[in-house]
Amino acid sequence: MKHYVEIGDTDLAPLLDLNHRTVDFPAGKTIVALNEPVDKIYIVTSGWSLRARYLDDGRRQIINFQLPGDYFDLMSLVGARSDHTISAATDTTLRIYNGQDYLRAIQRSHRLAAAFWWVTVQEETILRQQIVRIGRMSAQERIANFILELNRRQNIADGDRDDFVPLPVPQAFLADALGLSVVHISRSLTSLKARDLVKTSRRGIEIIDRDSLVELAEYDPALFEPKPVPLAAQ
Amino acid sequence: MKHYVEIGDTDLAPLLDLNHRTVDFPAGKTIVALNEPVDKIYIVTSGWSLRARYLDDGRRQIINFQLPGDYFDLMSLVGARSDHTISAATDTTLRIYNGQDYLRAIQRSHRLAAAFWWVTVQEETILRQQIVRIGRMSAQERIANFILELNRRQNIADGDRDDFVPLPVPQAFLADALGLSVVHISRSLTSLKARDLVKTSRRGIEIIDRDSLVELAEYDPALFEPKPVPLAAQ
DNA sequence: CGCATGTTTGATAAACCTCAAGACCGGTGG
DNA sequence: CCACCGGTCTTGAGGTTTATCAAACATGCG
Repeated sequence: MKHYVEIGDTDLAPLLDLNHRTVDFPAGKTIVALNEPVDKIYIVTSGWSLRARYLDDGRRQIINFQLPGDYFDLMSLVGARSDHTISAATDTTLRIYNGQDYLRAIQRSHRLAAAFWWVTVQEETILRQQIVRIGRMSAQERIANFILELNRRQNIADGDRDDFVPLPVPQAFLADALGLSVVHISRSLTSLKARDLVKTSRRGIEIIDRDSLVELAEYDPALFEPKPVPLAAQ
Repeated sequence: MKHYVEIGDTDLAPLLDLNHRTVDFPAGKTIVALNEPVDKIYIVTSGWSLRARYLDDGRRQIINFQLPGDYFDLMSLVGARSDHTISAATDTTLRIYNGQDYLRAIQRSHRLAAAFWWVTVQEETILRQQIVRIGRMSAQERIANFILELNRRQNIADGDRDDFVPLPVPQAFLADALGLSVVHISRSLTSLKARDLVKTSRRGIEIIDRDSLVELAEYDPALFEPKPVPLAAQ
């Protein structure tokens, strides 16, 4: 668990010094409920959390996952109420900061403010990518794209260059993230295995043929790669 | 065209005084190309623009539309490159501001900064709603939801309470926004008409039975309604 | 009027969903 | 160590939704 090292390395480090508390959430527990005012910010220490909306008949759309090292609800401190639910996908540990402290810290440091903007830009990029995935890609393409995206984000958090993508949630979660049924997720994964692009196990997915996967998913990692923040108008 | 009045009424008014230029884009013209550095911000004066990504085989996913009165690329001033294309959906007029001026203005005024955060929060909400729509809703639900959303945004811009939703783009644009084929858009609209929920014409869609439409789309306008910005930590 | 663009309709195919049963796997208690 | 149990994954059959292709039909415009 070297996430702290990672966090500490960024321009966001000053955040870590602020008052905070560390809270454990068991899998399934709600972290931020629908319509709840958002006045805290969160950093995932371990586990996965997820942001989702539920339709009346029980359909669930997972909007995105928060992985270890991820910050979230940074932008929601302007008096908004949550329009979705955040809950623990696995057993999860979060550091929770007070929104006011955070705002003051941002106002003290333009460098911190810029870093925070950067995180928000990244998050919007992830949302847009999710829209392209579920709007215009086939099941296999969606899965390939999503796996590569997870892999990219996990590599950032871990610092490794690993081809194994841990997946600590059941395939039903993949289904609700990608707008597919569990059954079809399973079948599509089977196809990807048959094409020797990936191997699967209970614990995750192993990328076997990254090039083909990238081609199938039209996944351009450059679009997501963090770039140095130029700190304009500092 | 009372958009200016609207803009002038908000906390974002100081922006209007900054140096800018006004540029016309004919329908179809690219405004911000893929991979282009983003160092300007834009306000739509008239017409629609759109943000989209194209897949290699020509598939297009429209991520969202920018309507008159909308601001965009506010967040992209931290040295990011565009991961998508912005182009004019109809003939469009934009006010274009220099990013540096804008950043300085924000740093001078916490009130302006808060207003800008608010706009960004709204934009993220729209993206999340788009994900729910195309991920877990049927064609008819998607269309109903999208119409109501358009109507809400147009009412904000116009100040009216109108049940007519102008649609200055062909149905193919709806299709690419909602992840459906043109043919299926047409058929689904026919169904909605048969159920007496809407009427359609070349120029747009008229909401006939708003209650049923809201129920079908599970559309809760409260989730989007702009609320006063409390300006925490001012 | 005639053409280009957009919309609708019909027929057929593909992608994906639902239901249901069976197989697998990791843990638990005997 | 084994048997069992619950949750998860896979497979099969059949149905629904949506896509594709092609043609007919509208609409606006020069």
